[in-house]
Amino acid sequence: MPRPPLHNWNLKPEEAIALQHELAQHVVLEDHLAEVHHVAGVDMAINEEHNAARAAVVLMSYPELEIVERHVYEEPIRMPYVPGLLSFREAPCVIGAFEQLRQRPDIVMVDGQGIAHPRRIGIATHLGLWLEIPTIGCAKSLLTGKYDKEALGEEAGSWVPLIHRKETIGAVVRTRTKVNPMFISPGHLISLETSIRYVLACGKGYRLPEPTRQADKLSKDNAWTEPPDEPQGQQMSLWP
DNA sequence: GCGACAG
DNA sequence: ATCTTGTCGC
Repeated sequence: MPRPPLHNWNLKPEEAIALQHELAQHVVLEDHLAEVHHVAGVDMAINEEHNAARAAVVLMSYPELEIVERHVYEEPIRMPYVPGLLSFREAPCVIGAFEQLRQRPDIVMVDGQGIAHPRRIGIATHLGLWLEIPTIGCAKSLLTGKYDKEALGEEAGSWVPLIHRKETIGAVVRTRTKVNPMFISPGHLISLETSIRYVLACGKGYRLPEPTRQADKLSKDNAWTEPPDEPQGQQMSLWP
């Protein structure tokens, strides 16, 4: 389902930051959820050699967590990675993958921060605003904020709040016992409590929630389409 | 001014 | 993100 373009993506760092300040005004942190029957996960892989970016989206049924749809979308890399401006590098490609979905997800889990961002608009939040779908930021490492590392239990399910400027911007969640925690924050149209709840409910015993884990796998598994410099001969099958 | 810094 | 083998622990 194509969305009406909110803005231009090709911006200079200074312009991008100004846009983030503007967009952050419209973020909604209350739950605006329909009955959750489908959860999508998105992720991206980069191949510098081919100057190519590939986004993957995997739609799963909930709560069964069975794969319903998987899609990938490739395009040239458009920006270098700049901390705080990740969405301007990855979001357009992710949206390309997203537009191939036939079913509209009820929640989208994104690899990266939601509001746990210096300007409260990480890639998960930005995507939520663009798609107008509830999003959750699921990052593997910290961008902004502090937390009580001692207070975080080592058992799966335990968590502590992530604080930045006296404000709770997310949670540090142990998604798997004795494994490094995930940094969870609401993206848009969802609360922190609900975000944590769904991340844990989508756990399959791995560090990453299943939708994001599947998207991560899909973005990397396929071989990068190598430009054939030699005529491709016919491959004989090894077995009759 | 000096670090920190999603993917 | 990507590079990159073996290795420690449940």
